[in-house]
Amino acid sequence: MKLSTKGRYGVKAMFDLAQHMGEGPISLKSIAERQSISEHYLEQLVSGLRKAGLVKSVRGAQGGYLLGKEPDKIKIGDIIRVLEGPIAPTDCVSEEDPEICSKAEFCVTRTIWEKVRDSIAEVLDSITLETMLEDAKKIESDRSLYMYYI
Amino acid sequence: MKLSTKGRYGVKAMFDLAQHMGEGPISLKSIAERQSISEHYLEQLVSGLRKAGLVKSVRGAQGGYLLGKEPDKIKIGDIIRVLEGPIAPTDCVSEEDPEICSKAEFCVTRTIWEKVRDSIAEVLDSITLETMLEDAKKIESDRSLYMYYI
DNA sequence: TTATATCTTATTAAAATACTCGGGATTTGT
DNA sequence: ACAAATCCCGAGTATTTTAATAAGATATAA
Repeated sequence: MKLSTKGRYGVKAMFDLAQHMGEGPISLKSIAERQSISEHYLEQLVSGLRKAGLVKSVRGAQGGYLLGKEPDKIKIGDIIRVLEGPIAPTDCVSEEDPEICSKAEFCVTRTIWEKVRDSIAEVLDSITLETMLEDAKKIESDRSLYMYYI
Repeated sequence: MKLSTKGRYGVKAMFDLAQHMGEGPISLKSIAERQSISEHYLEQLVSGLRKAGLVKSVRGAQGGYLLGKEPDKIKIGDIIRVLEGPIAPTDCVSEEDPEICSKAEFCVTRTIWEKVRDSIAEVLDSITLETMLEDAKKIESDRSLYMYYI
């Protein structure tokens, strides 16, 4: 039940883009450095995000990437689905063409995995890049408040 | 974000044991046959469950396994944790000694994985083998009702 | 025209997964 | 006493997935 680096790096990279909105195209190199990710590896991930319309690219020198939509329109679930595939604790309850099993209609185990799938999806779809930006702002102000009282 | 066969087979096997309570020790061979699982592989999984006290074993001919506690005392989360390890979409939010990262206190990404972890744990800990037995009974009666009206 | 980027495909090392195999220990029934 | 059934344990292995790395083609700003 682990997320792979694809999903983790992807969310980090997207959040990085959100934090640098308005600064023009952001190069993978700078994202890779800030987030400590291999640039080449990140390239592969971002390729998928671009095809899904979650980022836009600008080629050439001074090029880079921009968010494909407003941050409040990009759910973490969208990012995870592009990079990790449909949410599916088991193949028989995959969000996308689940693997039909002959016992499916009376399989009690299956209903558990459905609930797990739905609870994961609900969390990931309730959080957007905008939410994350707000959280980051809040953490920042809490920190400075804390510093003040020391 | 997939469960491995360990978790899936383990839950299936435990549910099988629950369904055959009162019939004395149930052999791995019969469980493996009913659930279409390799017997040798199942042996390894059940070994862990036994060490965790979720099943009791009876050795020798006519031996087998019994539930280690009442079905309403065995949560699906208990089974999963024994077979798949602590619930942890990422190492930094593992239920058991999470891998501390220097940026943890102001990491916005981390809070997402915490929410995912908690929602998975909540689902898995809200379902017991007893719940599953009730569900199975309900499905069975719905099926016979359906048959009646045909 | 050169440096800076994105884009694309192929290869690979390491780890995890899902078994398989062989043999030993324990108990029951004959 | 013996054979059959069963749990118990450790090692080995094929396949798949993961996480990169590498190499080069394409596009654009300066």
